[in-house]
Amino acid sequence: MSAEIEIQTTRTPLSRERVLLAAVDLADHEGADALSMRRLAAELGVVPMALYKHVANKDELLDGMIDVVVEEIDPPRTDTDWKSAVRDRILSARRALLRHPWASRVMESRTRPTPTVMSYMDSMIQMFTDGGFSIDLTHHVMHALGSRMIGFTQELFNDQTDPDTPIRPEMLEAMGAAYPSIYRLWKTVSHEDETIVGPGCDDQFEFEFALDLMLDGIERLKAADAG
Amino acid sequence: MSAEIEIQTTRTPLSRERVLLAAVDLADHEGADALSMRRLAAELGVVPMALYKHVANKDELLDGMIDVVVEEIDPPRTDTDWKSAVRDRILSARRALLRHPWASRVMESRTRPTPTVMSYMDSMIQMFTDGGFSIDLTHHVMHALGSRMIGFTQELFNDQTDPDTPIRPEMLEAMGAAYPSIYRLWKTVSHEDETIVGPGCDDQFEFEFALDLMLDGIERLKAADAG
DNA sequence: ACCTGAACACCGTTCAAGT
DNA sequence: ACCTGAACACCGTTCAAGT
Repeated sequence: MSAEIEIQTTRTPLSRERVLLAAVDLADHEGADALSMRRLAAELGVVPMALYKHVANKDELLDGMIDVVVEEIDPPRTDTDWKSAVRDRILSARRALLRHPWASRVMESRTRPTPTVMSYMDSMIQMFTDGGFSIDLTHHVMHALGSRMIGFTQELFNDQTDPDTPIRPEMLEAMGAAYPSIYRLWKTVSHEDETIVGPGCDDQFEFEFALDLMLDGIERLKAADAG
Repeated sequence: MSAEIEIQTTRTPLSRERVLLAAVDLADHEGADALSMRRLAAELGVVPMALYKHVANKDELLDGMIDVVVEEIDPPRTDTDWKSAVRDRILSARRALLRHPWASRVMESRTRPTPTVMSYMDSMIQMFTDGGFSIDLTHHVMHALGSRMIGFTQELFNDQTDPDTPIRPEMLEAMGAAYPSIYRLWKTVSHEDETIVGPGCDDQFEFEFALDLMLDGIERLKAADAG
């Protein structure tokens, strides 16, 4: 009773959830680099040490932030075959990751999975075994999918070439001399989709291309395993 | 002439190469976290600011370190088909990465490829086009392989469960309750290869499994593309 | 002209002093 | 018992003063 009144009269008290959501919000808007304990405290109108009442240290904060993202991933569909269910869920994971651009980098920095991530992996394994996969094949398939399971692109560089800075012609010619194969590929690809200004690749297409390449291969392995 | 004598009489002067090799050595032995400009300077018996004569800043240092690793990857074999050549080269890249455990994490933190990395990608593209792939298919295949091209495992967590700390039975039972599918998978897998103590997975096997899954799929796409 | 010590503006976290 | 300001041990990098 008196607690409720206090919430209304004083500023909302800190809680682990409020700390995590503020951290996610800060990272969403200003990037992972802007996220420091001191900065987050300032954002919450609180002294830095106050955070340590709700998270043991920065690592635990980052783990909690990852959990927020992973919890946004849709649960498995149960009204379809394993392949569509896995595909849809991974695409849902990708959407969650795109909503929080810092998440993949932060996730890569973690060394141990949180319970939330473990649960996600657990249900992913179950999708395969429920779909008729042997334990052995499920094991290898989980390794093969790896971080793609949570929507990682695994591109070599997601450098997001700034669309504001146009490519200067002399740069292209220098590139053609130094990297003839990259140049030839770039020229062909950018000539194709005139819809897109500049040499942008269609990230969503490439993600699904790679995902389907894996899933088709996995389907074939399953058939071979059964036969 | 006099320069040569000077090298012998004074301590070896700094050079970009000496800085980079010392940085790689430091990261190899003490991990990427130990690598600070100040610590590296101390290791070289030099004042921190002396480093800035040879690298513009820490980002450039990290780029240079990545280059050292990428330059260790074998050139493409020319005496075999595209599939074996690509496979062998990626396995060579993986060996380079295993020699420098910090490299994958550092590489993930870079946003723009260095010329050395560009050259590697260029020659990788050429391996496909020389092997008879269309430009379009080469493009998609490069995206699909992604960071696996330089030997990345892309595991969700490469946590390297400390072999010194044995798994406690009560932990396993708790795990069985919370994550039944992971537990079942773990139990089956660890029971199989009695050769390995504990629940270790065979990283090399899983890497080649995933790589071959991709390469087989790619081969099939190529056949479909031609037909 | 070159080199470098001190300083700046940050970190995450500890700890003791204050309420 | 709780909270928090100051302090500690670091960062990467700037800059002015010294040779």
